Amino acid sequence: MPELPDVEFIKQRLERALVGAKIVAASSDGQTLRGRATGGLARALVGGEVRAVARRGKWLMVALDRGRLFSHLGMTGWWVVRDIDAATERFERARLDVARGRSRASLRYTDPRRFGRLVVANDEIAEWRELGPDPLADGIDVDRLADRARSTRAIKAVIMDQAVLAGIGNIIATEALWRVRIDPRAPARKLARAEIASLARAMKDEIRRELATRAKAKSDDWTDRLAIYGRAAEPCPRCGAVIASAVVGGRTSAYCPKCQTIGTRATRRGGQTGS
DNA sequence: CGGCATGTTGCGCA
DNA sequence: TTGCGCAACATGCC
Repeated sequence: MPELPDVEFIKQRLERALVGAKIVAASSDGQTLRGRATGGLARALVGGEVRAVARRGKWLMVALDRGRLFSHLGMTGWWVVRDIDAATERFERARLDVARGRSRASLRYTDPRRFGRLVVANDEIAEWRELGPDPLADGIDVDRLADRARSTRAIKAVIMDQAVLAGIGNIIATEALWRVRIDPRAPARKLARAEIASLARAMKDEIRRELATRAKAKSDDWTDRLAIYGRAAEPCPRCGAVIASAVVGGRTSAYCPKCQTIGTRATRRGGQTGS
């Protein structure tokens, strides 16, 4: 599930469970632990105390009094908090056992597909450092985005570039572009500044909407109501045309060929859309 | 069985 | 230099 709202949700969960806690045990299956970790999770983390948990885009960072743990959820990664003696989770790849005062807890990292990453480092890793501004934490600077959009690249590829905006994934990009009627394949440079501005707003709105869904949910299995993501061949909720699908920047992109044409078939003046 | 998947990275090529 | 297509990663699910 992990896009920005999911990672933010997990960040808050880790923050509640970890800040001020001491790591008393840590382990991983090794396959998930890549990057600069050489001594394994345990050697690097046990004995450390958690100062803070941060998120930037889809990356999480657990800052300890010594060193840091970076976590990326990939496609199917997730963290849950369990009792210290709880059974191993299905697809559990790593765990952190912590103590805070007299209470104990065990954080389990699950990831069936193993695309996620856990990296221990002393300083910020390049993947974290090179991320662009976070739409939720930093907002979206329309001037900067418009500047990055002076390109022939498809607009969808631009907003999903983690160095342009950190945390926009396929779902948010697909939904936001549909909201503001911009064709995901549109060369970014074809968009007017006002269109970039409305896209920025739509992305923030979608992030907040999805975050609210998570905050309200009783358990981890909520369902986002999405307008067109994953709905190719269904009718467009806005105009009823059949939703199409294209591959943009290597990712499947649902779009409405009739009402989502800004940047590819938008007209000059008069507000008519081509058909 | 085949096809698809919310992400990232690297390579070859135009 | 820029950007694109494609494959790979490892596995579940429909």
